[in-house]
Amino acid sequence: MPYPSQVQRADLIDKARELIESEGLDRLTLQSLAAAFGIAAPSLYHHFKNKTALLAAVNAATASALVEAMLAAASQASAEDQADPTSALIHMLHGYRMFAHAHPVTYSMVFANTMSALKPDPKTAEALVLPLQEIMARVVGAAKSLPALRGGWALVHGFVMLELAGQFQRGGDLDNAFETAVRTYMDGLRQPE
Amino acid sequence: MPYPSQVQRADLIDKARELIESEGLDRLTLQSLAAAFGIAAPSLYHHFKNKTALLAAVNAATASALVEAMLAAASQASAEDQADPTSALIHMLHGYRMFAHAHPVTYSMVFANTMSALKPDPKTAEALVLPLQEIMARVVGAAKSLPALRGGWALVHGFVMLELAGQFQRGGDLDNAFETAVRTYMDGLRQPE
DNA sequence: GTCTATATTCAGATAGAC
DNA sequence: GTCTATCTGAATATAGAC
Repeated sequence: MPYPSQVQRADLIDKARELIESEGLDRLTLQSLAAAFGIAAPSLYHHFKNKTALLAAVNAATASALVEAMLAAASQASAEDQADPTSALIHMLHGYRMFAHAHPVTYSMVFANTMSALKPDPKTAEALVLPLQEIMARVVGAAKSLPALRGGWALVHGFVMLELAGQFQRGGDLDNAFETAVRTYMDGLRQPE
Repeated sequence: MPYPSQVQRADLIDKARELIESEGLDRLTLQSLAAAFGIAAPSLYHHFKNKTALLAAVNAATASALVEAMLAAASQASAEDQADPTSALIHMLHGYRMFAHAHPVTYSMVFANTMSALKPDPKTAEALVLPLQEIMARVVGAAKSLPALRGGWALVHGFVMLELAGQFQRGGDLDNAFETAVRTYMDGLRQPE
């Protein structure tokens, strides 16, 4: 055993996510990531084909973590709230927003359309929406659940992105604004056409 | 007149926007921009302090163009639609979405939180939201217009970003989904609390 | 305002030894 | 799986002539 390090691929991905959040995406270099483990940059090529593959893995991990955060938020709701689909959905959406707040840079990366080829594969993307759609189906029925989901997802994603981009300049209670916006949309869903 | 070119700053910004859309942000170099005008890269430093200043100018121009597109869409609505605040707002939001479709990369740049220091200054950002808020005030009243606007803006921005990122994988009529989502939110706004 | 020439810096990636 | 050494390539930016 000439070299002690023996870094694990999963550890590299986790550390990369940390560094991207704390230092910024542009400051994550193979050198900086390797240095965090006390190894040399070229060693990383035994774990990832190239830097793009590393970043794609980071995005996939972020997407998975987001799903977990949503499910955890839903499961932590009270029994009554879990029984009521609207309340259950709102809990999940709050979990979604909290995750984005906790991981703003990597969250944005997943949905950035400036960098292609970094997109999570279709299966991962599907897994991301699945929990939301299941609950949405309980709210508006399976038939309308796809468009209803898209609107709700758009609302939450857009709110979070505008927040993170600092576009809500006039202050005010953003937690409350989020709550209001989501409930407004849900109210609209309950309307007969 | 030893050198014929004499490039205008505004032309550089416009061309930069074109190149970013067609080639991608990462492929816009000072070299490539200068080449498009048949001049040498260092000449650009007489027009912009550095590359960051150039990109900031690009973002400001994009934001202005977005406002113009919204206002144009609103003014092209029928007289009846202009008189009805809800219809007028929907026309404006359609104009917003069409602009994002036409300029996906530069639109995303304006709201990207990965690159700080490129953000349009507060005044530009304010001008962006102003037309929307004026109409929103006519829909829900001035008192509620700020949170109502934020939710509506979030919905539209989020929808467009998810579209552009290819996250609406299951196809379906996205134009219709957008229309439905916006109207659902507006229906929710009309609900008494 | 444009040019040429050059400095600087640095990142991703490969080769081959251990 | 890790190392050292090196290649390759590129991009921002500066200096000074015209």
